[in-house]
Amino acid sequence: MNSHQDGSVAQPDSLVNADRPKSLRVDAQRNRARILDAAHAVFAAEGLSVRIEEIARHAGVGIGTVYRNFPTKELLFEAVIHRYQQKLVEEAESLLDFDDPGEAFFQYISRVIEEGAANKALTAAVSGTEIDMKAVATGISDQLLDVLSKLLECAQQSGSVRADIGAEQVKALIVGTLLAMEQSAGQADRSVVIVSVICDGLRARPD
Amino acid sequence: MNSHQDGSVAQPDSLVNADRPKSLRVDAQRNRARILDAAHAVFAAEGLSVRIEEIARHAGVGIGTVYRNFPTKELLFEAVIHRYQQKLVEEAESLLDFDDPGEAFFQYISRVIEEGAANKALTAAVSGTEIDMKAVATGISDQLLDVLSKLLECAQQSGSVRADIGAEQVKALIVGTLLAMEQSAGQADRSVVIVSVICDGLRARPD
Amino acid sequence: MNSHQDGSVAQPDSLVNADRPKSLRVDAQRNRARILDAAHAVFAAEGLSVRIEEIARHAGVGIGTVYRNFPTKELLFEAVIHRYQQKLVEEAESLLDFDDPGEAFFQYISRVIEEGAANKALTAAVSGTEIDMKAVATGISDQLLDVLSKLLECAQQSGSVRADIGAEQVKALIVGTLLAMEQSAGQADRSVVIVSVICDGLRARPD
Amino acid sequence: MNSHQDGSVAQPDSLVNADRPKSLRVDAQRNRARILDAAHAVFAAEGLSVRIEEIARHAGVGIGTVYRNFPTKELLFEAVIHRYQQKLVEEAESLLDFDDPGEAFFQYISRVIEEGAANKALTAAVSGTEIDMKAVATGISDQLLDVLSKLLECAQQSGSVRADIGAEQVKALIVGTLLAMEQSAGQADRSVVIVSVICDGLRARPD
DNA sequence: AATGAATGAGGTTTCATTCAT
DNA sequence: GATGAATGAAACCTCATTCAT
Repeated sequence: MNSHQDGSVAQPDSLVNADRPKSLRVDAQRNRARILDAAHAVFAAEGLSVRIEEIARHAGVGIGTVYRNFPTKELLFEAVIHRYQQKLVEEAESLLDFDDPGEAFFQYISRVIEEGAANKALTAAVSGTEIDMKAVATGISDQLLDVLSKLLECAQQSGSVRADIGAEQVKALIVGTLLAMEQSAGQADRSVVIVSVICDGLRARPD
Repeated sequence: MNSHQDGSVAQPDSLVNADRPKSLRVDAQRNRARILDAAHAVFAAEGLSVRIEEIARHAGVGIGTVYRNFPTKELLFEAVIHRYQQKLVEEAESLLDFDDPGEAFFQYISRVIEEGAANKALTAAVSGTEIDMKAVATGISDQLLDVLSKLLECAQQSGSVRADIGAEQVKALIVGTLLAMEQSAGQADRSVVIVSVICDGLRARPD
Repeated sequence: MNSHQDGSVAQPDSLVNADRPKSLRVDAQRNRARILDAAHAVFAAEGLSVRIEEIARHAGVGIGTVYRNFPTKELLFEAVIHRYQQKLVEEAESLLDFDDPGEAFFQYISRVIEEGAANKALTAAVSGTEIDMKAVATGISDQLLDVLSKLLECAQQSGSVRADIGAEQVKALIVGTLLAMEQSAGQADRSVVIVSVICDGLRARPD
Repeated sequence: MNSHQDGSVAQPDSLVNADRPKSLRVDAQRNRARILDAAHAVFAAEGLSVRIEEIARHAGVGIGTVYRNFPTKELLFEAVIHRYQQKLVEEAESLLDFDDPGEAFFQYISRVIEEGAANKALTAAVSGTEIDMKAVATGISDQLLDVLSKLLECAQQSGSVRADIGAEQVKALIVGTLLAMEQSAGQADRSVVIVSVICDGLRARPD
């Protein structure tokens, strides 16, 4: 449905507008997006323990503005995760129509990991690392689990992926790899080997 | 309930003393050991964010005593982790004498993962997660890398492990799995499959 | 639900205007009245600690409009209370013409208590409770004292009220009752007995 | 049972002590008492909205110490009320053995009010004025209500107090009067008349 | 040497008030 | 004139660390 979520999506204003009636809200949306971006960056760089004030400063707004948009640090974190996961889910959906289900599955894993390796930032959020906010992260990643399940099932039925593994474990492998990469900065280029290991390990054995 | 928890061992020192000549120092040593045990258990169970007071209570001593022995929370964590390092190294060394270097390598990976799966402290240390204490974490991380390198090289020379991977990447796989497991608590039993995937993926291909 | 709540009355102004010559000013006045009504209702129900935003919402206007009309929370409160003062004075004056000065006095006490029983704003104003806005409260408090004095003197001269009491003490009795009632919400109906006790106690003794 | 409550009660230490084993706790108790005293004074003077820091400063301790003793502002308030009510309850109990139940009842009212008039400070607390913390105050005053009920029932059975009133209303009258007196500083001397009014109003009518 | 009470900087969150649109 | 987003001072509370006993 191409719904308007959190991030800054195309404003249909410019299409229909003769006059400029609701210009205020544009600023607010820009601020909201800025805050999300800042939170994304700062959480990634410093961990979940950063002060909200730090995020506000990075976003160029006052503390109060952060709280107007996200009444709780936890909710801000949730929103950041949500935005990130959206990407992952969308990519998975685009692969569901693929001819070869095995190829779709392996491509998905590769893409997500390689993208995450470059992105680095939010993997911590996706995984729910760092105590306290685990509940949030857990709840949210259900969506990711759903699409993963579909891809996995198809791939397993087509005989390209070992049958003794579930979506939970595949997610663990992905998330784990993303997390691991976040630690070792600057080695993103070697992610190819890791992806290869994981994919090989997931492949169904001929015998 | 005053039992020795995780990995620590009883000091036989106290058995031999009939009279009380330097009992003070013995007491102090006992306290130090108790604090380490408690820290071990509590860090493992709750993560690095526990209050020092909690550890003191578990150890059955006052906060002050904890601070006399470990002037900083970070130093206490360091001491706890130090014991892991030794375990890791010892396990690796005992495996180096193994007949089958491939088997040794795979066993090591399995052990480290299974051990760390239920241990937040170890995961934090190995992965370097949870800011602040990075220095400490780096130490153990490097140790793991060292022993891993040795085991890996042997296994690769024996032809059981694919040649296109380095110790860094193997470590990333281990760390990733540990981090991933931390979030899905209670499902540690399924870690077997994940370990299996990783090991299969690491195995050298016949062709 | 856009009904006129507590004590405010509809402005018949707006009925006469067919054309829209100075409609702006009329709108502004309507807004001011609505804000006062809302403040009245909300202050009475929730006490002085409500957020300005809450009042604005009840009034159906933006926060900014509240502030344009009443530059300070305190001034808004003052304006709300001002209406009470007038009511108090008017009621007292209408009772001064009464035949029986004793009856007038007792009726006044009853009315003030019953009216204030369900009205936190009035109680706060009369009693001077809830710091900060003391200046305001002093104003209404003094007004009450004035009218009370007149009614009391007449009643004492007519021999229906004991001579050994002053307006200050009568006010204390009223305020006390109001404050006491504020805590036992929902039992306002029993205020009748309390009023009865106070009136009986104030009555002049036959001997 | 002369139990050890909150305030500073006689330390039995000085009776039995040969050596001085538990001297530390004495300091802590002194601090706790100091904090309660400070809270008492500051709450009374400035209302419930004072910062905890202010109370800490008055008590001559750090904020943390206040929070160690009373983990919440609400709990501190509760403790202050509790200490105050204890006095009221004890006095009521001492009057229960009186010969003349009517006299006992009226004396109680007089005493409590006159004492409160001099004390001034905590009446606000007893009554639960000032929004937020009402729940606390309400729950606590049950004890007071109990003893009051007993005194009242006896007095009503002996025919000295009007039958149409309940303990709740009597409490309201007492509390109300105390609250009212708190407002008008320096007029405590006139409390006699008010007490007289209330007692007269409560007396059973001859007809 | 051991204890745990005290400390206070630092973090989250609220809300009266301002100001750009 | 109206709007409501933005602001930031100030309040509450936590917890690593110190220090008197």
